[in-house]
Amino acid sequence: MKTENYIQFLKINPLFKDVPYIEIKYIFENSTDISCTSYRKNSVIHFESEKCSTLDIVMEGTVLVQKIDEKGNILTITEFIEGDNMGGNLLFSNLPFYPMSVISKTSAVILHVKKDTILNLCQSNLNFLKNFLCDISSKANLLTGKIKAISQKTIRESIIDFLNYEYCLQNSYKIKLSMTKKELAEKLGIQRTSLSRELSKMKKDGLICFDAHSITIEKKNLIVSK
Amino acid sequence: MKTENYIQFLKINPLFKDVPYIEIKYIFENSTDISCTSYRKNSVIHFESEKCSTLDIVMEGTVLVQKIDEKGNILTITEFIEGDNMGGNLLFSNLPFYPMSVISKTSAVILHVKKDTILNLCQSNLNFLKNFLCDISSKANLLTGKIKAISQKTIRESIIDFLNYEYCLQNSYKIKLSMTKKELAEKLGIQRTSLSRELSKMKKDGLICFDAHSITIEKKNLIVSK
DNA sequence: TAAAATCTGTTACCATGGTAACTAATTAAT
DNA sequence: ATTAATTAGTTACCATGGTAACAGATTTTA
Repeated sequence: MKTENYIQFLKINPLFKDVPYIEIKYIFENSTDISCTSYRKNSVIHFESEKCSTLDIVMEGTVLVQKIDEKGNILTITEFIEGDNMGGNLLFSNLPFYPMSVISKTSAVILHVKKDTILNLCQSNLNFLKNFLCDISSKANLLTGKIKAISQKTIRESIIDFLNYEYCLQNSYKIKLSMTKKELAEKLGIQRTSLSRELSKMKKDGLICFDAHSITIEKKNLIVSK
Repeated sequence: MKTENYIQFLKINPLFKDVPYIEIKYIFENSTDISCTSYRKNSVIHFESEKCSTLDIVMEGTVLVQKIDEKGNILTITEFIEGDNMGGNLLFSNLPFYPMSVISKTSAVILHVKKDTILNLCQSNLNFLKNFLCDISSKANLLTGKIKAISQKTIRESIIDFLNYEYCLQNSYKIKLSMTKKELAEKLGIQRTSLSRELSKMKKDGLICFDAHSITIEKKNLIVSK
């Protein structure tokens, strides 16, 4: 890919959009602070415990951040797509090691920007600083959200929360699943069979209907406006 | 408290230590950007959903960040003590609302510094920027740590993790408890009675001994160097 | 120092949800 | 097109841990 393509990509990126063209160009032309890597589907982009020294920007594909324990249980923390960046909260830490695995869900292209480049941009460009702070805040929010989602909740409660969230997004009682049930189970941090069982129970209780690609909310008051 | 006391306090604060005396003085003298509040024991410093507009620095006392659900179950995310600051990860968010309750464990004195003051310091002082970024990173780390600690773990595993952690801190098989069992249960996000039961089981299994103020590791290989 | 408030341990009861072991149904690959 | 791989649903079994209801111990407060 040509430098010009990267620049065009960054010009519309939420984080870099306020950095002048000339500055972005300078970064690409005058330094080794930036590199780009392609990954095949299902490959490890960063291992747990690996040192983080770059801010990674997803140029193509979908990337998962997952906690995988000794037994192989998976908890998907978040999914990053094109334009998203990762590692901002690690880069300047005094323990800058990935606490979880970063894995490509599809084939992916990642742009790596070195720590110092980010620090320089924070200093030289107020809007970049604001964008960066806002961005890492929203990542932290994601983490608190996950804590709330998984702590002290029954599977049924987790499912209802998921349905609420999707209902708001899709604005329909028939919720299309953009992922497999297996992936949903990993997102909720539970066993696939347990999800299956609870969905069946909820169907039996007349709360929902479901098939392979959607869940339909039958009992409308499952949805609570918050 | 006199301005001079605040300045002295901030001069030794990890976050503000690199800001020149004159600049800190300026902040106090020329603006309404800073204020100080005292709280009694067990009072709410910030409600969940309240808007965050200041960085809060603990000048005296101990403060808890807790997730409290409808049923009253408590999960203590972290404990902040004198010198710690809170809210850094919220201040610049586009959804700057406290996701959890902030509560004083003891009587406490909190210094509130307005958002713009922090942003200005980030811009004008490279070391402050670095300190601030490092600080919010460590707060994010805390959150990932909590996710790991609570997700898909049995109570026994949680207890063993806690003992491991404390063993490293105290460097002794006899671990002094700096908190009540009730508080420990809240830290682990479990019921007090369940903690009590599991501790008893572990004693019966010859893994530990315990009394009101300490837990002694009997089976040394509970501790695994990681 | 007495009373009130908190903390602690215990235990019977039982709902939740992980495990394992299958079968069927889809989807992807050769 | 057929084999291989992945996804999905089901269910018996049972460990984990929440609930509730006590009794005793300890600490705090008046």
